Amino acid sequence: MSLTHLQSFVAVAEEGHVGRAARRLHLTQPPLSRHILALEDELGARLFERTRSGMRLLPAGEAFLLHARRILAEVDAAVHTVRGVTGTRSGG
Amino acid sequence: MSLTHLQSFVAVAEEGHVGRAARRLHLTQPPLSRHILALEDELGARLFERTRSGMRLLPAGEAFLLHARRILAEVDAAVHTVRGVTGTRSGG
DNA sequence: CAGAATTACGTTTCCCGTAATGATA
DNA sequence: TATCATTACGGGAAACGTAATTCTG
Repeated sequence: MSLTHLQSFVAVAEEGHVGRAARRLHLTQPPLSRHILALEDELGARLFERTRSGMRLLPAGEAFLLHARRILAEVDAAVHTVRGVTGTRSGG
Repeated sequence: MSLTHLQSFVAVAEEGHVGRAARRLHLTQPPLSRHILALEDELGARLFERTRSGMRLLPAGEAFLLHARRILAEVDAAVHTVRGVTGTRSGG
């Protein structure tokens, strides 16, 4: 499991489409597809249903999505907290 | 930033010692030291004070530690949630 | 054919561990 | 000298992208 995989998962969940999510992440389809497969393999559960038109979240995927978003938000918060403590600015 | 880096950070923070943390993580000192340096570089802030006897958390590091633990706990919760939804068990 | 995801394959990049180095008392 | 952390360096694994494949209608 990696943060990159989580970002990929969220993007695919929101786009419902590997190709579209890949463009959004500035990636090609194959690695993105592999991220999802690796995640499913690691979790031991299918997260998406593969339909003719794309990817649709399964119940396990919907549950996981909530956590994934929370983790990524926490990461963001962690960065901002450190910047706040040290007074570091983006541009300075 | 990676979950591995966060695990490394927490271990060093708790042990106050790169060598000891490395043993705990079944790793050697150099990669672990690099994890911390990469984290500090990415955050743009020093997280530890290097003392003669080891590593001591700075204020920014203490603030970051709270987030790091939370992120790792969330990851764990995410895994358990998926297992709960799908009924997957650890041993089978 | 058309459109979607996945697998195959080659290259590059990343990361670990051993060894060497720097710093402190 | 002794004990830390860090840097240098070489080899193996991981991950990307292009191209080929599979699946459905």
